[in-house]
Amino acid sequence: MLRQLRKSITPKRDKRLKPFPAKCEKKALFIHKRQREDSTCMSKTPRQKLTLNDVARGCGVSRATVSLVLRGSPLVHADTRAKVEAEIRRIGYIYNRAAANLRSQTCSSVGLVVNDLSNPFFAEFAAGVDEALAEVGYVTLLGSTGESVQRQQAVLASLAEHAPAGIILSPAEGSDGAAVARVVGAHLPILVFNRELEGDWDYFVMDNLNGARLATEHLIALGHRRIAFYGGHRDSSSCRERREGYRQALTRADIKAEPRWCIETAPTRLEAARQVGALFVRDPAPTAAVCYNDAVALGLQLGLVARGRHPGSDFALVGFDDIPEAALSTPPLTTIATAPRARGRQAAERILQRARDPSITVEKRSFPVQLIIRESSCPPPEANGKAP
Amino acid sequence: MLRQLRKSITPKRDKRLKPFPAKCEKKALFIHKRQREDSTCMSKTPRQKLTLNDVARGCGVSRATVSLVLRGSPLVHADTRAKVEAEIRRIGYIYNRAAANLRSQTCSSVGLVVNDLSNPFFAEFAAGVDEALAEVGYVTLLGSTGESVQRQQAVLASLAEHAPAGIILSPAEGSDGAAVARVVGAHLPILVFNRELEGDWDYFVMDNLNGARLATEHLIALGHRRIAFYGGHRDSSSCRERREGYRQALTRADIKAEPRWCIETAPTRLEAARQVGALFVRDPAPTAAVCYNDAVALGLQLGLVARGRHPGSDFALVGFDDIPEAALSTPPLTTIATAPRARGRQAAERILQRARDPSITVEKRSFPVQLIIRESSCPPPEANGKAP
DNA sequence: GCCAGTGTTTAGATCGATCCAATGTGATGG
DNA sequence: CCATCACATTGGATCGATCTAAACACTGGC
Repeated sequence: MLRQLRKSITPKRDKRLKPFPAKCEKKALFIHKRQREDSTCMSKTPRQKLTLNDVARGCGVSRATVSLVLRGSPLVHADTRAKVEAEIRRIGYIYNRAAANLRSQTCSSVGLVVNDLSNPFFAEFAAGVDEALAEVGYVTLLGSTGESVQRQQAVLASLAEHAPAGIILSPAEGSDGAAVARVVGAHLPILVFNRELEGDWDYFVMDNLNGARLATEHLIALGHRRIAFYGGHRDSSSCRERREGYRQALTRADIKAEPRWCIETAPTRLEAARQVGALFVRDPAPTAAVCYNDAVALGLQLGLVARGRHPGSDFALVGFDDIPEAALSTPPLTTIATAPRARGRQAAERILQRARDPSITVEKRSFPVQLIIRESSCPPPEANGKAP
Repeated sequence: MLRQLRKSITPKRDKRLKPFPAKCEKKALFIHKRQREDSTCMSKTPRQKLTLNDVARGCGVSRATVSLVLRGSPLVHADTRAKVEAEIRRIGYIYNRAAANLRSQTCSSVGLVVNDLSNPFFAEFAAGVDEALAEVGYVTLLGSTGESVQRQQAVLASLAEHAPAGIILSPAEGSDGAAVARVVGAHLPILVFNRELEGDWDYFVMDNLNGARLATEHLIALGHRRIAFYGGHRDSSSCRERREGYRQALTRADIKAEPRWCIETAPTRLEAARQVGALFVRDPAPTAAVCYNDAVALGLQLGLVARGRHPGSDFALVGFDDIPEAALSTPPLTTIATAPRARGRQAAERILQRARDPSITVEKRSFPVQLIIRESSCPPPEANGKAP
């Protein structure tokens, strides 16, 4: 009797551990209800997750058979299949892929970690990744870092816990490859996109160097000699590569690069617009600029207009990325197209390939880019072009 | 002996069922290897998923204790906790949240289905959703429909199988609420965003009607009398609402709405630019336009320029959404700001709230919007404003 | 009637975690 | 010495699916 008393008290004494963030309350209730229902053999109309067991019971076959039907196995008899499929539709059964993946040691998701989706370059890239994954029945686990290494670690840890087939990562500036490896575990494939990251991983990047070289050569061919490199963070790998391409083009054309014409800004419109003055502190000023990316180029256009200049007629500029608004600015922006959506598709394909066979050798790919000539890149004004 | 022979043969006779799309090949191999390793008691250095069991064995406690440590339970002794945590770090154990969720009937993800991320409005919205979810340790399952009802069904089905806490859905045009309900199952909460969908779900939408009314009233206050409504699909709910707001403003100002000034286009820049002619087929032509959204407004600007007109000085226009490039176009676009990122955060919070307590009553919310006045909305040119 | 072979179905173990009830251990108090 | 209690730990069942090996039902051949 005393024993009984304890028994009935103990569950209530339960401290309602706070470790379980919040979800636990509901869950406890849920299980409780479920058990009651099972014991009273109620019909399953109320809120209740349906399982493969319910389907099996409902049409008098075993779980295993239902499982085979679900996976379209040729082993099951056509009549049985029809019966099971009818029952599935009738009760509105929803497959639980997490449970299936647990048993079969497969996975059906890929993580995608980018800086921020509001950057149209990454939004396009993400759209490409998601498209390609959806086509083969995978889902995309999204994560954004906001360019914070700390958040990136948290996001990667969270994604890794969902056991994706791999992670496509465009690392935040200042990322540490070893730290990334630690937080995702040793055996999760990673594809690094767009920025360098120390480690033995697949690496897809735009051909920044040649892109910037093309842009610079285009301006040189138009007759420019005083060409600036405008914007971007000095220590970002993509900016370094683009600046190097710019420098190579100048060198090949026997033009001396003026260090004061390499102007660093945050890679945003606003910052780029603010720094325009730096181009004109001393004569002779540049007549053209290769910009770190389109955002910077658009900002520079704004800044130029604000100073009473006319981009596209008395100052030439070239962007990088070909974001959608590049074609729509005034003047339309000459730029380097990178086709981020197609890159997203390729990244997705690659990570799935590696998930299938982790032994394939890592691939460091640099994707060709294309010069898109619009109206922002004009020849230099004669007066300036010839005079000192 | 014969028995043995069969035994060793049967596994090879296995028909390698094709039903399992592709992943199965690897998995079979994987398990095989795993068993070998276990039986030979090798140290666990090679590619091998580590489980809570490995941690427990490694530091001489039970699975249950390790589990408690992982969840930060106050029940475990500090020394034990330290020992377990050290072991976890040492072997590089990664928590398997799917397994945990299966047992505890919780979930840790939310689905997000949008038309296309390359639309900056949705990209911002998605960024907001992801931000808010990441803060509480959830991950975002991404899906995009490309405005195809069919793909939407496939994407929803795929997401539902991952048992998310709920799905935030911006339905493709022409979606059928009943079909959506069928494919996600009866008990998965859905939050409908931005477009109407038949069904008993939470529904978050911009205050399209008042936004368009504000825009129209602004143009009227500037002195315009001949105002067009430009762009958008006639049958999309958001377009209907915006057109209604436009009509109300005209009515209140005692202006008769000219049906021929309601021009339908696909909601893209390109289509909007192509249709500009429709505004000027007959005199008197409108002097201003309320546009379905910013994309359409930017397209209209382009089209006007191509026809030798000057948006912002001889033609006024107002957009809708306040996408980033609105501020940067020439002239900068007067528009209606909708703060999609903040809406994303709110949607995420709401879906989590409903997941915690499915009994809360559904909420149909219309979010206030804000008129942002820039330079595209000019007064009417005197000549046109007073004549005919 | 027995055996082999094919086609179909199934019971029971299992994936990696959590939950529950129970157990072991001291400390305390009568 | 026993009962009580708090603290710490644990074995075994369990979540919803898959996997394996075995069972079952036929058919046909000898």
